[in-house]
Amino acid sequence: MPELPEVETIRRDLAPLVGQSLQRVTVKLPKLVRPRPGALRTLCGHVLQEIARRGKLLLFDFREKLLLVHLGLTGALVLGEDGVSPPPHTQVILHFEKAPLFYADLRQFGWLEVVSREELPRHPFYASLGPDALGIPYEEFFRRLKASGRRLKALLLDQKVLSGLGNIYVDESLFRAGLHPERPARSLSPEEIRRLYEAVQEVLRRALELRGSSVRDYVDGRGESGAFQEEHLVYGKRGQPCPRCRTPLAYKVVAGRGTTFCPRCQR
DNA sequence: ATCTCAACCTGGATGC
DNA sequence: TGCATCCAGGTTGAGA
Repeated sequence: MPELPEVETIRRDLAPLVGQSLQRVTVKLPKLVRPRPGALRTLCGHVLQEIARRGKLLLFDFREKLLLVHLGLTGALVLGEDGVSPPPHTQVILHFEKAPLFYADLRQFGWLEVVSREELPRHPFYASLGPDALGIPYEEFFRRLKASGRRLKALLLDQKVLSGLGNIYVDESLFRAGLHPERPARSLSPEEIRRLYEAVQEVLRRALELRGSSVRDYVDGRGESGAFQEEHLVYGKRGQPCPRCRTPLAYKVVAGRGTTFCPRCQR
């Protein structure tokens, strides 16, 4: 899916919707909508106040109610324009005053949920999210890594520990930090934690600058591809020579996810 | 406490 | 050309 840089890019692209009221909704795939298929309709007539993000979760603030959108693996939110047809696999359409917002999702792992402002702090997914990976203070990052015996790959992917990283940015960060994905977090020296922190921040910052990674399906809020995939050093490059030492990049399933790394540079 | 695996889906790439 | 198999940006829950 869209990881933090992709979701943030989309959030910014959708800014023109702020201040507009939702007029009607079209739901083609009811199972994506929570807590029940009709919930979206209760937002009609309400004005969008702002769009926020936590980790990979988008929050559309309609004042007394919020719409939470998680894009899963292949979800996309694309702002409609005159004469432009909905993207393939469009499942939900939110008709705002001046433009429709299309929610498309090939694999259908994403979801849209209506929550009252009062319920939000108790929402199971929202409440479990750790601090946002972009901009987390170093001390906080240090504390969370030191507190765990889990392997780096599993820990960084865990949204309860740190929110926003996914398979791409974890592999890219670990490579840049020179750390092996199976290293127990607790075994890192303070210098290594510092290196990892800087790598994560730098990867996210640069990916956001390039409007995300388009490996397969990802498109931004305008329906266009990002460009950070051109700067990927290891993700999707198994067997190719390590950009630093030329050793063939290794591939292994770690924490249930395909993981590419340099067996020589990453220790 | 931590790990592995299956499940939820569709479609592109690869191999015979 | 056709068909089988594997793999893919995420998350959750069961069982070891």
